[in-house]
Amino acid sequence: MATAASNPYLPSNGLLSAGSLGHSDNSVVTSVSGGYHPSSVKMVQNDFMQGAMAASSNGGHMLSHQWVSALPHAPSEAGSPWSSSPVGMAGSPGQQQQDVKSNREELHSGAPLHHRPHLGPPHQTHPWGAATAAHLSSLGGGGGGGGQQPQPLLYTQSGGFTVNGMLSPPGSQGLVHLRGDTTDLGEHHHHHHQHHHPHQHHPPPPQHHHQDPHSDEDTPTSDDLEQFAKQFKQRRIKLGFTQADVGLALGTLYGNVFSQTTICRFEALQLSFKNMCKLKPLLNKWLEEADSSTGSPTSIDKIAAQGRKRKKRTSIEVGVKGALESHFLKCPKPSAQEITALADSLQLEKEVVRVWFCNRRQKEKRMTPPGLPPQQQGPDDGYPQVGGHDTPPPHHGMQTSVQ
DNA sequence: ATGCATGAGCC
DNA sequence: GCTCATGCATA
Repeated sequence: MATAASNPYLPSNGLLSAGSLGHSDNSVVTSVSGGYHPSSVKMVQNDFMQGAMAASSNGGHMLSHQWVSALPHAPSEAGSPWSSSPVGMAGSPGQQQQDVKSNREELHSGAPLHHRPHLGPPHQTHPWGAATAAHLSSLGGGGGGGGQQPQPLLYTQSGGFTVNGMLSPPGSQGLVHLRGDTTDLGEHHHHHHQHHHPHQHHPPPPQHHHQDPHSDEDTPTSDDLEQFAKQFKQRRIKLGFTQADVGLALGTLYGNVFSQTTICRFEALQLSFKNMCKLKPLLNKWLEEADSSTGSPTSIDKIAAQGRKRKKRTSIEVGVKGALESHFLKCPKPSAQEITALADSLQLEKEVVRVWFCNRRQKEKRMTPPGLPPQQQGPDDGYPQVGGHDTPPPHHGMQTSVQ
């Protein structure tokens, strides 16, 4: 925690703890953040570590929330960006009020309860509803201000990749490919539509008409994504790869490297719908390769490029977090001035507070709201119940899972 | 697995 | 400044 650490960072800008605020401590263990140091060799993340811990996999508890992909142009963001109708755009948002709900997510992480029901997917009306059509290419920004970045997705589509860019599974690269296994949920098979909307009325999804799970060409439904993610994780584990391995392999195969974090979030459906759609084809491709290559030795390259250095992670105390939380409920988007005031009162750097809010909003938009019971909000919910909100019990249910 | 952070693109 | 995609660092 309070690792002031050796300051590897250069004092390029002293905007952090330069002394402007003089927060000397107390609540925050801020690190010396100052600048960045030009070059530092970093090592890869500990891959081994993830093998040890694991956690709860969500069995499928998504509730309605907002994730619809974005409208290419949504000028208004502050109020209700998604309210506007999607002009001609396929991915029309259903309902998303971008902010606040009373749902809290700080403590989810474990969802000890529901794990996958049976075999079938836990259909719980997903938020993304069937956003069957969302052009990934034009995903502009969701929130209005946000833009997306044109990412060069250059994945070849042919399945016949002879080049193996995959890593060898630790220990055994002999492969355990289980093609045709009982668990083979490859990409052809899930025709179950027992759609039952529990208790929610969610927006009429602008669907396509044929949604073929097999093809990654069209936009998958949230259901597809959920299924795919689950299946992906299973296979990945059986094949003996870690999330980090996959991320690296993707880089080798397609040129886009991803971190363990991203793979993890994909599996846990913690990315935006749009983002999930973007990654699915890549991961799908990897899966095909992985299970077809029987033991491909191959080299692994890891490009750990990184010249930029990060500021050390600031840890915010629980008490302070609670305060931020409260403010968030009241006002998810505080003005700069409010942020400054808040920062001052909490003795945090303004930037830290600003970022906290940004991250918080982002979390709110994730697909999988932290394990909460399927509950949804009606059109009514507009805002946070000021005054008596809750305080979620920090229980961390962790079930050891394999990983 | 997740919290805080960086950065690109857009207002 | 915000959103959104991503990831280092960490619990």
